[in-house]
Amino acid sequence: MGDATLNEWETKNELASKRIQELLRILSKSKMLHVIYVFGTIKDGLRFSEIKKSSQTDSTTLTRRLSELEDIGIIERKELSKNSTAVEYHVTNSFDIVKPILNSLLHYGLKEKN
Amino acid sequence: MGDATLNEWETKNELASKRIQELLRILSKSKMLHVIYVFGTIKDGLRFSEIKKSSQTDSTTLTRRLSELEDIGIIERKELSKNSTAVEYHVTNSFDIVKPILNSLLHYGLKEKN
DNA sequence: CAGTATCCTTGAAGATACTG
DNA sequence: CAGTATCTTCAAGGATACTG
Repeated sequence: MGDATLNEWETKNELASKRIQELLRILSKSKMLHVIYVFGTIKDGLRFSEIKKSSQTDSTTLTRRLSELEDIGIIERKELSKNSTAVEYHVTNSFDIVKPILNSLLHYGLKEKN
Repeated sequence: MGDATLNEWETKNELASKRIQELLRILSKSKMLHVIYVFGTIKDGLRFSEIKKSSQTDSTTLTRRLSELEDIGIIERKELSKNSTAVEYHVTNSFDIVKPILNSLLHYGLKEKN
């Protein structure tokens, strides 16, 4: 952690702190990592039922997680056609910004304690 | 995110998932980032009162955050001498493992939406 | 100085049941 | 298929007061 960058964060950019806090709050929710990893690994353009199955999340929780990811602009919800129930979820460009964080977390997770 | 690594995480290493989840839960707690940044920026070997002042955290919350960081082995608490109230907090080697995550988060925070 | 104890309120999780 | 609604439970936060 470079001092300049941190000064920037701490004193100049209070907004950054808010965004980071918010992202952490959202990432730490139950099943969130599982849901994100489905987007990262399987493919783009996923159906609700596919995500549900792959992430092993129930409808209620999955709905919550998806709308939270939508809120911070990491995924997009698209109805495939009018008057149909078909829906697809896509990742956005912002998903790439989050990837390094997930990779770092992965390394942390796989590393043995000391 | 490479597929191999993810397979490893998802199917082989359930423990990693637990550790990541736990780390996220802890990092997302209130004032946690502020506390960690104090350790990252100021120096090693900090007094309770220094951390309290720099992070702008009240005693109750700071005590909670410090013991959580201690629990996951990121910092260590050292009493400076017997029968004194002086205490110092130090970062451990594990602190380095967390740094990349903090840097990634920082980049996310400083980046504009889209 | 470095905390602890207590209370109160809010927010998230998980289960179950229901729907156009 | 893709959700919504409701309810109960439990964890976390913040404020205030107290202590060796």
